Amino acid sequence: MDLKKEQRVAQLLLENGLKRTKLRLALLNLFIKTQNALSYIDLQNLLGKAIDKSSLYRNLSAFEKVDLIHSITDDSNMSKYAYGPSPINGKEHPHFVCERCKTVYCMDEIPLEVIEVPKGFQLKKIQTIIKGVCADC
Amino acid sequence: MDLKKEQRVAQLLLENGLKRTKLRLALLNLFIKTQNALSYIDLQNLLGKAIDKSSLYRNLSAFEKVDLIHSITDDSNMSKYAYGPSPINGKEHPHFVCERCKTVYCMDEIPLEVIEVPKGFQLKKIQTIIKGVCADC
DNA sequence: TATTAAATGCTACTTGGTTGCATTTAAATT
DNA sequence: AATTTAAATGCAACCAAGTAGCATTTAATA
Repeated sequence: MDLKKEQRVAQLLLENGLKRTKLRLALLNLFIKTQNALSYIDLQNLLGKAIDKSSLYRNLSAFEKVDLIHSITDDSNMSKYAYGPSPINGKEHPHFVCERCKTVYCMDEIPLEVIEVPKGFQLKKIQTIIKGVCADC
Repeated sequence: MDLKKEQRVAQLLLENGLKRTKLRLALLNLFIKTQNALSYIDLQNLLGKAIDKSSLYRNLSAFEKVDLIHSITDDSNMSKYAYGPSPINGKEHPHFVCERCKTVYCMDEIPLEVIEVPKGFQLKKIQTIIKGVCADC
């Protein structure tokens, strides 16, 4: 069954026109099993310090482009990435950033209201960041 | 009356325990008359290339600490600053980031609903970023 | 198995932001 | 008004996130 899971993940890559490489499998598996958003540093710690920076960033971009992951920017000025497509058009979920442990939670269960923008403006995407202290801190 | 305005701005600095310096006057005046959020680059262009980077950043931090300005982070990974205190607790306003011209609008007129976070979580601040195309583009 | 296009892994670079420190300046004191 | 002093400035060096170029390797296809 572990084997089957591996195949599903590989399949996910191929479906999106991405070659099945070691790094990509590790990365995608990590995103799938992690519910929180991860920064480059987090990924480096989880995947091993040896991973190459450029390759990692390139894969993050590639994953984001095909909506395997979405990125969030809190005020740490450091992009974080989480599994799943970037939510759009009234189906957004907020992200909770803990100011103590810096964990970024994807709060899928909290619905956000639909926002009306002024005439002339065209809304494409909404990102809501909640800052505070998380349940673990 | 221009004189009076200058005095008011100087007063604003003193009230917040900030010495009245040339740079601070220029900076605060600029924020007051600009409704949009400004990045370091914007500020440099508006105040003149000669301004010192450290002094500018230090003053941005100082202004933010006393709530003269608030900062926003869109996914350009570049902090932007706008006049006024950081909105809190159900009085937030969203920021609209134009993906063409990169302008960040403070949409004070759009109300945001109050969000409930899960038990154990403590909400302190909310930041909502709307991405799209602005009326000028 | 040979081919080929794409991914990797280096190194070097760019740039937003910070830090340390000597010099200058605004405001308080005499 | 002159002196004092604590803070702001300006400069240079630095740090770290993210990018770019390019030779080498590897996954998929024929």
